[in-house]
Amino acid sequence: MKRSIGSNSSGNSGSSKKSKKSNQKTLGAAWGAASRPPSSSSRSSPFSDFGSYMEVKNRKLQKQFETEASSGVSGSEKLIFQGVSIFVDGFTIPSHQELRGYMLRYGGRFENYFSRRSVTHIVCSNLPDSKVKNLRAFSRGLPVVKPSWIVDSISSNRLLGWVPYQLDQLNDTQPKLSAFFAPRRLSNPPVTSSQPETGYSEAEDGSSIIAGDSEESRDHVADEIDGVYTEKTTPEMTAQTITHDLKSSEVNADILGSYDNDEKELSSELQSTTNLPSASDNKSSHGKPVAPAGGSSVRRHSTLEDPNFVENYFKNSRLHFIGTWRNRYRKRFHGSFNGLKWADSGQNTAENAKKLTIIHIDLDSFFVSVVIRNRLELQDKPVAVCHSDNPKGTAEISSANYPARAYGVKAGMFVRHAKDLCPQLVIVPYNFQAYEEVADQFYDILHRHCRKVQAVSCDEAFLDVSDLRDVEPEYTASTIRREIIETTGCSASAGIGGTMLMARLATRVAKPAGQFHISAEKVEEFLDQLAVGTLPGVGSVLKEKLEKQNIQTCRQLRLISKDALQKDFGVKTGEMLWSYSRGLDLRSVRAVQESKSIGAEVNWGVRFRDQQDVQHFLQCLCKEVSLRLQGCEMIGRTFTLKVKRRKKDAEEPAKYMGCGDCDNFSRSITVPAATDDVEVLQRISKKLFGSFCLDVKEVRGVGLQVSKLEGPDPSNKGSSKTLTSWLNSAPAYVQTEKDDNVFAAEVREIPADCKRRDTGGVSSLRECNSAEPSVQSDDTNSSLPPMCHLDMEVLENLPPELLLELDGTYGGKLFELIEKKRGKRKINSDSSHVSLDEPHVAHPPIAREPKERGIEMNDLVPLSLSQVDVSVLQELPEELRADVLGAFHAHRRQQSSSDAPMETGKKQDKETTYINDAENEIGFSSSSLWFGNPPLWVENFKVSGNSTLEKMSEIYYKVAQSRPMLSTVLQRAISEVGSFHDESASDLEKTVYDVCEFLKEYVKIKVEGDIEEIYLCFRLLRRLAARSQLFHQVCEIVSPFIQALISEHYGGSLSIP
DNA sequence: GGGGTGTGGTAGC
DNA sequence: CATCGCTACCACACCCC
Repeated sequence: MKRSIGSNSSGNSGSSKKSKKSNQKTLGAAWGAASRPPSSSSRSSPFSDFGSYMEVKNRKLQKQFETEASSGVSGSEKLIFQGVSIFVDGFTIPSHQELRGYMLRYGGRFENYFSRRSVTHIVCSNLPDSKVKNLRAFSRGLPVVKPSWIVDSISSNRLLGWVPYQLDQLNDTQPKLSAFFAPRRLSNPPVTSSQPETGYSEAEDGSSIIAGDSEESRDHVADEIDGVYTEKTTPEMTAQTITHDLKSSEVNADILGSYDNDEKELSSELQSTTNLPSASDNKSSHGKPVAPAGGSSVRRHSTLEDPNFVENYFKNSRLHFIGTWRNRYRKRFHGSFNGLKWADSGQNTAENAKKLTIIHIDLDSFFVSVVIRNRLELQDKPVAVCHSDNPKGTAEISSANYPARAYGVKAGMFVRHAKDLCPQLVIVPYNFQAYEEVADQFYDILHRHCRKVQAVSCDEAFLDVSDLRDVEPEYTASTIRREIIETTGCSASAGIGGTMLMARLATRVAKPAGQFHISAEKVEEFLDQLAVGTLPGVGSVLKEKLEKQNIQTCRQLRLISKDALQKDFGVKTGEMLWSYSRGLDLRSVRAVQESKSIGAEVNWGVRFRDQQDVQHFLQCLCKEVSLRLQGCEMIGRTFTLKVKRRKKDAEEPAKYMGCGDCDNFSRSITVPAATDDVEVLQRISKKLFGSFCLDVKEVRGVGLQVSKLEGPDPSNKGSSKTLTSWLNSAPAYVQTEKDDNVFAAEVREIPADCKRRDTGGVSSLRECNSAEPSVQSDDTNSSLPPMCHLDMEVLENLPPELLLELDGTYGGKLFELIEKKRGKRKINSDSSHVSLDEPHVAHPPIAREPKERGIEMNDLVPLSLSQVDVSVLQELPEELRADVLGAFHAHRRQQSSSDAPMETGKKQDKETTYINDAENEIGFSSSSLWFGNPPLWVENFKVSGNSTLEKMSEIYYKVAQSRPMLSTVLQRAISEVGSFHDESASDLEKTVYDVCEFLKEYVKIKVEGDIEEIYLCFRLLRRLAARSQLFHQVCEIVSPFIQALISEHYGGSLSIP
């Protein structure tokens, strides 16, 4: 299972090469997809029958959906989950992926990570009692419902009340919030027309592989296509067989037409098992309409072609799966096992190390075994797991079974190389969901037999069985191995020894499907001939170094003194080599610890044309990281950005879309306040990226990692500003410009006076005390106020990276000051509310606007938000809550005073509930640029000195005051387009830029809750574009942005006639 | 010697 | 047509005070 290093022919094997470590992450199926309650993991699951029923029902629904979609039924009734954002906990039927698909299709959202900010409902099937308690704390008042709520709502084509679907076990604690969760529907059909054909299937495509409906269902489909029920049923199939048959009897073959995923998987399996030549037309072969232009059916392989590249990427990445597995494990077993409280945790001291017995257990060729676990006919054939069967391809073999290994096929090898070695090699696709399930079964068994289990990986663990003195470890090991194969269909191997080291080395001998015990007396003999490269911790680099010293075996290694080793290889490494070569290992079996860093990286398919591509990518990456942080309920202070750049003379990588030979760069900053806020991450990562001053076309990989993690401190809420102070804060676009400015090399075209605003935050801060409103001051380095004049509240509410910058301006002394003052405050008051006080200094009109954790509004929050915000509200400190509610009311007044002269014919719904209004309000207020009355942009544009921007400001006052919507402004702009002055080329550029930012902000705000408005603006913009060069350019730039955002949120794109 | 950052190696498939 | 080269941790070198 080890990754073979340097098996690629291309450039990884050099010196700087190995670092494949960047961070990536997707909204990643892999994280949320995991945890499944132990009770449902066995084959005797009580859900078998129910599951088959649901399966059929789901398929019918899907079929129904496809039919309706293709017959042009307008989508409005379908957005039944508008405002609903679910988080799925544990194993469910339908699966996570299916539920996700439903939410996407019917207007809801699916969160891969739990966050009270964004989740409105927790969905779960059933829980063991032990978990109910956790969930109570976990859900914090959110409704916990059964998946049938989703399915039945779809059947009824409306959002059903969730109350009858509450999880029984939690009934008594369910909040009585029904009023807030009452079914809501858009009063009018949204104008988007193209969701099913385009974006959706694309999005779905990405998840299909994982979703990979458990292989049982795929087999099932295969059977159906054949029209024959083959004897796939193996003797060991039990409950699954029954399920299988039930399914078969109810599913009609014609449903297959709508089963893109299954078909794809199917044909790839058929292909692999029969070695047919590649059937590239597998989709159309069943008459499935191929998506029209824009081509969702086109596979997209790089950041250039797929706006959702990041998200989709991780869903299909094996390394991502492996890399994030521990987080899922941690989550699943959190609190269930008192792992951390093992009496004697900690290092073994010489004394207590005396009599340990450790078992190391490892599933054999995990990725392959799981996929073929129920396919007897493949067991003896050479089989490998790979994304592609193309015998000329550069897809990597992820895992090869033993027959394949006999041909030299190894993990990490290109498929073409593997096929050269073994032409009859059968390639099977990944099935990440099955890996998750088998890993869960595996750990259920281990935990049943042993209290001290240390998870190494999804398929590998250490057990400390020293306490089981009455039982021979061989017996324990063989019992466990037998249960594993009976339960999972996969074989396991076990090594037994007196240390973790020896147990692990023993497993190597034991594989495959065996076990081996290295007794204390045999240790030396065993190690004598052992190659140094075999020792854990000795990789290819260290091995090379050792071999250069002519050290190949542990016996040779033992001849070197500890001092010499430490001198040559470092203190720790030297010590490790010295000990391991003697079979000594003081580590002890311990529970998985809290993670110290969280990050995500992508080093495949990364290709950028320009700054905009980079921006978009970073945005996605940050979103991913932010969600991962939230998923772990962590916030962090140190942010490290890693970038890979093609080496100067590196040729095109051998691997398709690979990163090839690269130089690596990394840079980090640490800020005083921990955060998980996606916007802060974005600003920081953009800044860091800019600091590399790279040619973006040469970038081949990007990763963002967050460390110095803290648990979310509930008192942090106190440090957020009150809403009132937000109202006075500045337009985001000032910051945006600043952000862009860091790409000095890339944005030269931005006029100097525009860039200058970059320092606006600093200068305005400086000017707090002088009440000087200007942000245009040229020189930030002159006339800094003494630090003691800075207002601490203001400082603490600055975005971390601005603080950092300011700190730099003060020669690094600022942080010290803050720390000091903070410390004092802590002493003076043990209340966490200190920072809730109103700022002592009012924010100047154009103070930099901090985006705060603690204010529970950001772009990630689905506008469904009524629910979220209700729960959030309940948690807010009294004053803040009053603030928020005050704003709601203000907005309501504003809304109701306007008559919504919208051309869509959509009337402002007088019946809308209070919550609906509140929802709008939050959406509206979530960006400063569009916040306030008038919105801040109006004032900004008014004083911009730019005639076009000023004109727009004027228009606002003329027509939009009563209805502050962009569409109102654009509509008027069309009739007044003649009065927009032509601008010089350089002004034009800047103006285009400003207008784009202003539009983007708006779209971000509206995308979740008011797609009609976006549609309307889009159309108006197009009309403007036909009349104005400036708007033409704006339209060019903003359109892809809008479409990407729409696609991200709804899985489709806006179709504008 | 304590802290920071940047770089690299290793493990799992 | 291709394909999904991650993630977290640790150690070390070198810088600062």
